[in-house]
Amino acid sequence: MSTIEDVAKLAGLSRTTVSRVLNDHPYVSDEKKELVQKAMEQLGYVPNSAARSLRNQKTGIIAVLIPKISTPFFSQLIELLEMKASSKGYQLIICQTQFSKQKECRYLNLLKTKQVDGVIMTAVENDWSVIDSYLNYGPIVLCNEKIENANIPMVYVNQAQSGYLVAKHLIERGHTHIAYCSNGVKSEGMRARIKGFQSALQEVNIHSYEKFYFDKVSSVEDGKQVFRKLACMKVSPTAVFAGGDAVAAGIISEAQKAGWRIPEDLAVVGYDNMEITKLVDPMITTVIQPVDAMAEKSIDVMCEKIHRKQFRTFENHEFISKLAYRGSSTNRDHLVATS
Amino acid sequence: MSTIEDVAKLAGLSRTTVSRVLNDHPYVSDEKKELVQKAMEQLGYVPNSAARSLRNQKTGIIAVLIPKISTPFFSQLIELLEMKASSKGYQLIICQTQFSKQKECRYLNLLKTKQVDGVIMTAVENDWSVIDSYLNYGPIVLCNEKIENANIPMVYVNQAQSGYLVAKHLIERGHTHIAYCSNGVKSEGMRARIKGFQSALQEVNIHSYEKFYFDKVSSVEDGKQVFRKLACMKVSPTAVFAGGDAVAAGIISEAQKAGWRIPEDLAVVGYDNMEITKLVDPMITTVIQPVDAMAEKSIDVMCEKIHRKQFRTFENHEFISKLAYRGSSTNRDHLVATS
DNA sequence: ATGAAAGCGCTAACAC
DNA sequence: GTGTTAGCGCTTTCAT
Repeated sequence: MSTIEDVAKLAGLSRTTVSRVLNDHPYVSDEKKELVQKAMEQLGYVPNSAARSLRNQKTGIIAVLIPKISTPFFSQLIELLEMKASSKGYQLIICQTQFSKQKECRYLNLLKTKQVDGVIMTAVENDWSVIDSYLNYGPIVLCNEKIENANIPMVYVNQAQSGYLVAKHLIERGHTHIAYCSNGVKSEGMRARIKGFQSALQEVNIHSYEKFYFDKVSSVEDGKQVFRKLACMKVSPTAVFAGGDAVAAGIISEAQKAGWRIPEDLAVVGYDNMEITKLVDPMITTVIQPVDAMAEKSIDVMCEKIHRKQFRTFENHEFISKLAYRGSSTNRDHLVATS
Repeated sequence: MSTIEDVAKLAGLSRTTVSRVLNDHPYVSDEKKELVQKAMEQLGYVPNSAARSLRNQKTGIIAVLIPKISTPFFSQLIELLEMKASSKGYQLIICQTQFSKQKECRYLNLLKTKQVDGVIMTAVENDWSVIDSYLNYGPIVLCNEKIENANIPMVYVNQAQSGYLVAKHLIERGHTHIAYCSNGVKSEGMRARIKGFQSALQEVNIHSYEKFYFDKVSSVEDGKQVFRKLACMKVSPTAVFAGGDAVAAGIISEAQKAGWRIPEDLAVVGYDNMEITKLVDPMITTVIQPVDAMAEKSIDVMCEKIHRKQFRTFENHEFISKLAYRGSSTNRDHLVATS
């Protein structure tokens, strides 16, 4: 491995000049510049990034904390974050917290050891006061999450609006007995989602939602179970907001196996617009979040924070979602074409 | 940010002693050790990883090159690699090549700049001669891929066996007209898969496979299209090896829409045992690869390479897959229970 | 058992 | 325009 010194010697110049060429600084004559470039090429010289990091006090790496990589929504989010980061010259270290407070802290320590320039959190396990203390060491940006009173940039979807949107849609289609599925996560966003959902129901004087509330359902299997429970209620709902596409698919699959027609006997709405929604028949009506825009904003904000070295700034970057109207909640004759 | 110097001063000792404590070296009296630990705690000292990397010539980071993160198989692989790496104290940098030779090289450069200690490739875009040159800078391990004549560790599945297994299964169930779907990737593994598949057919004197070959199909949508083509052939196949679970799901979905019964009118076999296989009805017979074991082996081998500093060693770590017998290829009365 | 000092590879004052 | 030099924070001989 050749160093900047080797290049300097070969070119008959000083390390400084080589460094200047390396970093595109002004005040280097074209003549010497060429000399340096030739020497670099000849030696196959590449700057050592550890030395650069040490000297410059920055690494060009961002850590992304994520509960579980293989969850379709998260893998999509990572994919987009990676693309945006890459286009800005940053590398991404991926850290799975597995919903553990301890692991979350362990990874936040990357900030203390200066192994990364910043941390993007896509979920939060610890209390805010715990997270807050890490802000002394570098920037933290929340992506896909919001915390009341947190003095950092937060990029998130207005889930109250999402919940409202779904309820409104089902009400408009004549439903009055509407079930709600929660994935059991107790985040700010989840609370907002159910609030928005309920407020739409209350507007038209429906108060039955408590009877039709299912908690801690997130997988296909959970969805199947939801249907089984729902099917044997004395008064069963005619529509269900599954809270996730996998759950929606599970409900539909089990319902059809039991001879129910979708959406005539049961309308179903999912969340996240994953590929699975287009796979089942009928296709699943679902909430589309602007994941691409959120990923971009998160990276942009992070770069700006790193640059500004000002970490404790309250910033809300709110996005809103749309509904993709598909067959699982809409009769074919009413169906509006969607992508 | 406090440094090792600060700790030394506060403890009234030298940097050397602090460093010894930090690295669990012998020859430090318990008394001084305690002194140092107290000082570290008091200052909230954390060692700077850039300085350590520079001094030790290693980073504790491994790069994983992957074509596309959100592909279910790859996100599962990353998840497992991350867990194994994490348990060995390594961080993972995730790099999306997006099937581009150029990006692949750009990321292989992380090895040259010493930003990572090693690279795990889950696919290979460039010619081997190109990749080979990077071995001068650090270890490369192939995970989920095999290249003839590559002098590095390769962790892969014997796909000839997988293909054979699938064909054998379908033959045993009486099929003689069996279609084959390829995802269009021209890797060693894909060639082996089709070879194994064909050899099983040849054993029983079936030579019709060329008529029933579909190339470049990988998505649900592609699968739907395969069915449409297949349905209007003069002699249509009675079974199809979809080559991927998404394709299998697409075929089944479209077939059922057209009134075909699965598996009576068409038997379907997928690949990878993704969640989607359990979602459709009937559930999809599929090939299960030992992804967990492969991830573990890849990380183990990588750590060993990093340690040994001997990068050009030919190593085959071959794994074999199993078939999960499910409803898409097996009548209920013959169905063997599988997980 | 402990410390002094050199040096990993790079950049940026500062001098000329 | 170009070079000299100090130093980023750490580990490790080599003395003692």
